[in-house]
Amino acid sequence: MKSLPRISEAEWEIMCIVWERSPITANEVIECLSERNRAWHPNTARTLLARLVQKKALAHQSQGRAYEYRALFSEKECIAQASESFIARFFDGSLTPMFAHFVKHQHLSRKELAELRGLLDEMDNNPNSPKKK
Amino acid sequence: MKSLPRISEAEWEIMCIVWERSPITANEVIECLSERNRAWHPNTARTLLARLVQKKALAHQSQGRAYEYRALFSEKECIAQASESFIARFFDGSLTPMFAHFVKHQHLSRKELAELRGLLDEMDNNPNSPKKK
DNA sequence: AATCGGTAACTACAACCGTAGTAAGATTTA
DNA sequence: TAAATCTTACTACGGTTGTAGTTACCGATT
Repeated sequence: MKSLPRISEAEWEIMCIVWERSPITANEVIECLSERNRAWHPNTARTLLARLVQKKALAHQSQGRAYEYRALFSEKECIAQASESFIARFFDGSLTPMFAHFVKHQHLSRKELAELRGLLDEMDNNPNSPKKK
Repeated sequence: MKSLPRISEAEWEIMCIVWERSPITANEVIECLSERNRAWHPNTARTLLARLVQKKALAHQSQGRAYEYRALFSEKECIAQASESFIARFFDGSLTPMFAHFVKHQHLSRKELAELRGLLDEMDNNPNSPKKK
């Protein structure tokens, strides 16, 4: 299991854009950022791109004058990893306390509760993973 | 709403101990750490304590020769905050995709599914917060 | 060919983090 | 009182992060 690089907060925003539009050039990333009101200095974005390449979260490939970037890990993988360490850190690694926390403290609407219940039903009827125990 | 200080990973472990045993001296923290196989160099722990005081996550109070530390924020508050930014960062701020992710990818056991369903039922019967919409 | 304009590479720098070593002040002990 | 000890305070140092300025290169334009 290849270990994912540690992606910082600002870097994460870059990753999101790359995932969305891969393959993508630095300029397109910058443009994309400014659209979503996250206007860094262009150099900042370029630095982040370079760092992501350095830490092997992205790869780039000359395409004419500029580089084209693409992600080396899927968003799913990264989210899964981040989630795991989040739970490890704040909920001692187990899911149910985490769920309990959110269900209790996050003021779920009826609709959200219903959706959530739907998810559970789905899992019961169509388990996509071998059940433990 | 007072904004919680940003607590780093290593600092978090200190906080946990303080929450558990507050008020507590540096030495007790160090001892506690070594018990839970997290043996930093004593100075490291002291530095972290000092930094936490500096960033106003802890307060200390001379008690005889040494300081007694106590938390300025509850664990609940801190977890809530961390959770919020976790969800903001990885699930665009909304809960259901987050739940969906975990339900789908984390291979929940039947028991966990049942527990979770129980939580939802509890919320339905005994909503502890005003329902939205 | 010399110049210009766009890219990427290198450099900078302060704050934060993990990890400690060292010094300085207070307290106990010889 | 001088020495040993405990505890906090200050200093250090390399790595990461957010943020960007500066430089060097390369293809396009004059």
